[in-house]
Amino acid sequence: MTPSPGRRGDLFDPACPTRRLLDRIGTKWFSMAVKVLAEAEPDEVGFAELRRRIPGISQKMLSSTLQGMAADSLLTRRVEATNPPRVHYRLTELGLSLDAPLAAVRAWAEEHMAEIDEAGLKDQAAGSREATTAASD
Amino acid sequence: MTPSPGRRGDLFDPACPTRRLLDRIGTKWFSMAVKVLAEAEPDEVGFAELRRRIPGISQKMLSSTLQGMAADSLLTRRVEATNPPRVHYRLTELGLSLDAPLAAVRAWAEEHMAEIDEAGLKDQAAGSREATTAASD
DNA sequence: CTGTATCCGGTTCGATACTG
DNA sequence: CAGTATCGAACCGGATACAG
Repeated sequence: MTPSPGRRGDLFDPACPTRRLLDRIGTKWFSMAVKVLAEAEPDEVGFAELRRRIPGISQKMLSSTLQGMAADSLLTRRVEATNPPRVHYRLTELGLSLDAPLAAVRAWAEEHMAEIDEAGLKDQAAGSREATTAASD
Repeated sequence: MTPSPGRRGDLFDPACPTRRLLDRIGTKWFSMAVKVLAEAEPDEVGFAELRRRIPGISQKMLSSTLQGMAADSLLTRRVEATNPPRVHYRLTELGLSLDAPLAAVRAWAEEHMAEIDEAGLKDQAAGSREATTAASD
């Protein structure tokens, strides 16, 4: 259980929900899933369509991502018990509200995309200076 | 060559800078580093102090994180060629501007911390069959 | 003091195969 | 169609040892 209920969001505490949320966001397909689901609002989206809208994702990862989101009450699942069975996903209010700050990050990335890209290239050509000869990625 | 000069930020394209940025944000210590560095502005911060302010981080990860940020021009490095050598880090304008949207995510996490936490607990007690038996975390 | 290199473990992720 | 299970690969992250 959480060590201190009155504690404010301590990003540095691994046990803090804020930290867990950040970790969750960091998973590979999370932000893409949120974006697709948010754009689909207020409609529900099926598993297959979700997969179609997230190029490259596998069943496993889509399932995992969806489960993770549901575990944090970011997502609801509606099962249509027909044949063939169809399952519809939809963001909760909580999940939808998360899309706002996430969209801000996306917007930032789009806005400064060129600068980031340039930086990555310049990294190669840099002669010396104090330029970071980073080679981690 | 980058295939997307005029392309809009395509989050789904692994080669797109926006996607790379999201991946970088997702790394374990990134957001914490940005926060600490942003709070230190406009002062510079030394390696040791940075380490002190990010509990639990190892030299390697701090170095990696810093390198990654520098590779994207989010950070500048000033080496003081003395003995002992001291290195000062400081966010670039680009890096500092990233703190804003990141802070929005942090704020969201803090605001909804309780709901997330509750959801995580409820996951345990839930007797429902289709309840998310998430075991990813 | 400020890093880098190496080893190693844990987790994430992906392809495939299988069940309802 | 909608998912789960299993396996193996790749990567992230940590401890230690070492270099400038």
